Amino acid sequence: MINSEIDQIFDSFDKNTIFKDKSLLQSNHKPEEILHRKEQIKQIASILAPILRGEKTSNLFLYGKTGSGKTLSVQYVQEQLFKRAKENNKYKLRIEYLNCKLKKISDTEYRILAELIKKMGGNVPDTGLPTQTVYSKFIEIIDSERQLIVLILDEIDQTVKKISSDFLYNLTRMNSELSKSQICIVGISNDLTFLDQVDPRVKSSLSEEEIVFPPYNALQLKDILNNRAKLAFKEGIIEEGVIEKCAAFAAREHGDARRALDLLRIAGELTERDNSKKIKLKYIDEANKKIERDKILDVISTEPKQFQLVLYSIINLSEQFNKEKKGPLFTGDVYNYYQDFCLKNKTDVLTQRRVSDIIQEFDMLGIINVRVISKGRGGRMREIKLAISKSIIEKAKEIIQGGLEYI
DNA sequence: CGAGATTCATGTGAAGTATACCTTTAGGCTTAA
DNA sequence: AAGCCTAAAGGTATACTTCACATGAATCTCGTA
Repeated sequence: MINSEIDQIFDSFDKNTIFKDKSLLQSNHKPEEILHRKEQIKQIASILAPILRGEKTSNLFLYGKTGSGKTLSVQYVQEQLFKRAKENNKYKLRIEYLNCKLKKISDTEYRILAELIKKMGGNVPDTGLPTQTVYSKFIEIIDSERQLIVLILDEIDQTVKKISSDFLYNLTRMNSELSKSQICIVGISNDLTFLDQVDPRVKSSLSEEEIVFPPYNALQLKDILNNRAKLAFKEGIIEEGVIEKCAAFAAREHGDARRALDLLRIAGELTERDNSKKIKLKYIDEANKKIERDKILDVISTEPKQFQLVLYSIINLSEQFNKEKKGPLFTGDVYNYYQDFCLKNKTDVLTQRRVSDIIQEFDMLGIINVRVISKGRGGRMREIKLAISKSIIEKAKEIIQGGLEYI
């Protein structure tokens, strides 16, 4: 009986599918034609062109919010370069792309280098080696044969915020330690003010060239969406105004094209699940919520246990405070609650110092909002507010509870 | 009454500790000549 | 004797703790009007 139900689900999935080719809407899809980014692509190409003659190029820096086509454009140029380089392969060309924001990687200089080495075919242990050794190993691998290397470091602003800019300084200086090879760095940053915080020495050598990617406006987003939707969905399946709404939503989010495509794809998936024949406007709203929720929940669920405990304390306390109409939450309240909670769970209790840092990290993640205030003689503390909506909070609680034996 | 000192409760930086893991090295054992 | 394995020694990164000092405005204190 269960089987027949499952069959039914599969059947309706089979019949009713509204996608022609869903992969076109997935965020890792590379379209053949990149709309509204011709200018930037041309610039990148002209800056990187000397590579084809085996010359070192200027370091390059790309600015622009998420989903403004930076990564796509670079990768496009990268492919073209490879194509050309194959034809006249006088020099070996390697282009490595690394997204520094990925979890596990972004935390430390060590991990980034380790990841780079792994990409270059080397191998380093997760821990135990001196950073300097890892660094030399990296140089060794690069310098093992005559080659040109382009390192594309996506979202390095995240990294530099966590580590110091020494890391970048080392990278920019690397050329002087290489004898056979040459290296060229393409940095990508979401934060326009990023370079202002960086050491001037690094700044001058890293951003020899800069290209700004302005956000897409609603019209451009519409273009892009239309272009992909044509191929991704079956015909006549999209209701009037759906594309426009997607574009509008994404335009509000600083013109994030990736977001726009995600919206459309998830709206499609929701439609499919609903056995509906057309993608209606309401699905976009739902998709929007779902994206937001999934993003946050994903972050929360991958957070270490102690972080989850702290977050759980914050959630519970702020619910309690809301009910009792007490004012905002402060560090002390959270810590006390957390302490009790840990004791009940027979978990180790971290010091206030550490919890203070954890709270700060949650602020960085955007899960809570934090403000340091001084209450005069009442002391100085952080005022803590949850920055996520109620439905997400409920889910988050479930996730955290799931990972605990005792609540 | 008002300027400066005090005070509170925590922020924050620096240094130290525990743990997990890595490489190197030396000693012991096995193996092949 | 050469080769291999193992365990100890010596080293690092990371997450956390400990210690100590920094903050910043409400409140207190005390000299002055």
